Amino acid sequence: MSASTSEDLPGPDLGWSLAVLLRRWHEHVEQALADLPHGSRGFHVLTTVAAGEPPTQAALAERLLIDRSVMTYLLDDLEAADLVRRRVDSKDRRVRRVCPTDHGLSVLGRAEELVAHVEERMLGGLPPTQRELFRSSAATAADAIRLSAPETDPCEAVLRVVSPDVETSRPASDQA
Amino acid sequence: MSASTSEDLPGPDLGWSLAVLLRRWHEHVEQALADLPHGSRGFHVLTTVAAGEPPTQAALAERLLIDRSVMTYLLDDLEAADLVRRRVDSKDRRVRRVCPTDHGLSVLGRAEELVAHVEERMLGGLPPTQRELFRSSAATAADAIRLSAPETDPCEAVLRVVSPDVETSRPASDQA
DNA sequence: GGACCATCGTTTGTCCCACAAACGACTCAG
DNA sequence: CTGAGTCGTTTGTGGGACAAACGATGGTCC
Repeated sequence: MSASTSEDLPGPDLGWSLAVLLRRWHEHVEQALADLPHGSRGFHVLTTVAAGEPPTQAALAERLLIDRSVMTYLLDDLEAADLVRRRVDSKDRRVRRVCPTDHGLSVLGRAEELVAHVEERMLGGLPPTQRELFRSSAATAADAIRLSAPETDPCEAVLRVVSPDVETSRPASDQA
Repeated sequence: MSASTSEDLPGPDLGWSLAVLLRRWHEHVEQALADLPHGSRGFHVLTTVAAGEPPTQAALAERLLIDRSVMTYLLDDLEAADLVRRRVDSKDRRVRRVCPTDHGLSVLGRAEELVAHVEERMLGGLPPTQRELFRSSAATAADAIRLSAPETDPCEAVLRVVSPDVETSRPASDQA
């Protein structure tokens, strides 16, 4: 239990490392894709839209972990830039299917190159062998999480920060 | 593919993978550390403060990539919870050095366990061998980036999204 | 010693963005 | 036709980050 069952857990720095990496990724990509309506966001949307069947906005939002209301103005801008188009589904007129325009596809192509370069640069600290492995590992882990944990109850344990009344010359008066 | 420069660049999914991973990390950690004043933020601060010499707020902020003004109320709350203390540096009275309290250290200890567990769970999709490698790779890459790129000019290339006036039956009237 | 400029931490103000809720359009079951 | 449910949009609100201004302190130059 608490005493950590013999497992010599590695330092919990993963989150921090990921945060740093992702932050840099953002900075660079956001800059490279400054012309794209919503930067990295728009890029992800475009990528998803371009792959496979034209998804509905709801599906898109769910897959990209974005709120539907956000997706609305996101697509508004992408559409204004002629990168995607909303088409009413003939089967279900409530639904809008989002498909890329030719322009969108060509832009996406260039964007992908740029992003790939940025990413490759980001992994500069790693020997080339590890880079690909890292990439694939990240993808694998992310996929596993996406599937396994739409709402995997993480209620494993919760930290208790005992109380503010410590030896700080605070007898036990406590709250009002 | 569009391919371009001979290099068979891997798909630019790294950013997305990292985003997914980091998001889950946040969700779970934020929940596990709900009692901690600023959740994962507070955790990182605590971790940094507990390691090595008591840093100044400025140093802390820089290391954690946080704005100084943010650091202020962040520490306010951590201090209110008796997890850290601000001590005026005797050499330079402008400076406040942040050091952990005993309570802070014990809380940090438990928090580290919880976080480590969350992280280990997050990597559930990876074979155990890859997990550690992934961790260390992430750490290495992140470190490299932190050092190399405080402001590494990323002005490598920028995407040009040509123009909104396309074949969309928009002759050239354009705005207003 | 005094004037000047830089730094540290705090405060204030502002802006942006995600999320919640209400709404109209539409579908489907009865 | 009525009622419940879904999809996409709009609107309102709140949180959080960043910018700038401020007091406090320190260092420098004369």
